[in-house]
Amino acid sequence: MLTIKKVYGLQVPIPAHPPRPSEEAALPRLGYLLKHAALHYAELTSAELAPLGITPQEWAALNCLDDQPDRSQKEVADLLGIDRTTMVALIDRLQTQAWVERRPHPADRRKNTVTLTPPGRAILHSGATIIDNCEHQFLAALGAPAAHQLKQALRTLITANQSR
Amino acid sequence: MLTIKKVYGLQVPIPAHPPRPSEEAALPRLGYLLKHAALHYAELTSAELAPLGITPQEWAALNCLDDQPDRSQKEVADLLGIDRTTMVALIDRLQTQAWVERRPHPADRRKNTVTLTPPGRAILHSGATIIDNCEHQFLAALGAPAAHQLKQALRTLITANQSR
DNA sequence: TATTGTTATACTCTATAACTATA
DNA sequence: TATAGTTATAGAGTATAACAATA
Repeated sequence: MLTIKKVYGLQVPIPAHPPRPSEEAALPRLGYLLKHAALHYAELTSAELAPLGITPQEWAALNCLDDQPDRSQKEVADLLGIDRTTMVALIDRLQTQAWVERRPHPADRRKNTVTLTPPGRAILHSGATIIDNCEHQFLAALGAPAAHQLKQALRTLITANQSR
Repeated sequence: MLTIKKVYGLQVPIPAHPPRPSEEAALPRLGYLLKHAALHYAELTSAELAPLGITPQEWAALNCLDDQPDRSQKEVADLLGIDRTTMVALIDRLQTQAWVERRPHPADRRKNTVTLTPPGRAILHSGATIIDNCEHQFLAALGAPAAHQLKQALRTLITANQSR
């Protein structure tokens, strides 16, 4: 049984004998497919990043800080889709590892800027290699064109269903 | 901000200006795509089923019981990917609504069989219509062939990454 | 010995409410 | 008045441990 927790309810029973990819009929429902693909992939990345002592979410936070430095906590929270109250503890953990620093925002003293440290940047880059590997490994069962189409289709769906 | 909780950490920052589907470069990472597609879809189904007083997970449990009646609690738990201890409360809720009945298993007195009642079957079928609608609506931004390819690709990935 | 259902308990991830400082 | 960071708290969804009944 999968050990990743707290992902939303299944939409469909798991067939006792999962249909082979070549079969046309009886595709499981979309909710089952999306949830389980996300679940398996989260497990993979979580396990692969574990030796670095970082979770996928923490790595994602570092990644936000890399592509545009000195974001506020609130900005990072919005990018990750979590509340600013939840962000506090996340940044606390990153700061404990000395991967980021909090500094008062020069122009707005309500804000903290969050900045990558050199060790933070190192972890980010090690993590990026691992994440890239995970993606390649996970998508290996599809050909490269199908993998690309999958990603494009997912992006289309996310954009089209944004408001929900 | 999405209200569905407890789905695993993001893999990637959300671009401030999400790329248009026509752009080739800078597709978000797989983890972000899978998580957010699953998240948006779970929100949709959850909202659409709410008037029936049933969650996607509860509906999925009823659905398991429909395609093969008189399963044990443990069997349903395994199909849903949750622990048998978690199943107890789920079945409790379904039983409170009089959608299922627990009966001692005739051949193995350690087990309960869980059986759909007529009202349970009615809710299951109303829910199925809603779920089918959700799927159609959610996939509307893709053409029918692309939607089918997406589902097939997801099934392939789940099968290929089963062990994780 | 192993399995099923059950209860008690605890963990993880997240949000809401309320506070302080600042805008 | 509104916003950023913070703290305390609560809730949802889940699992682990331990027990009784049964295999």
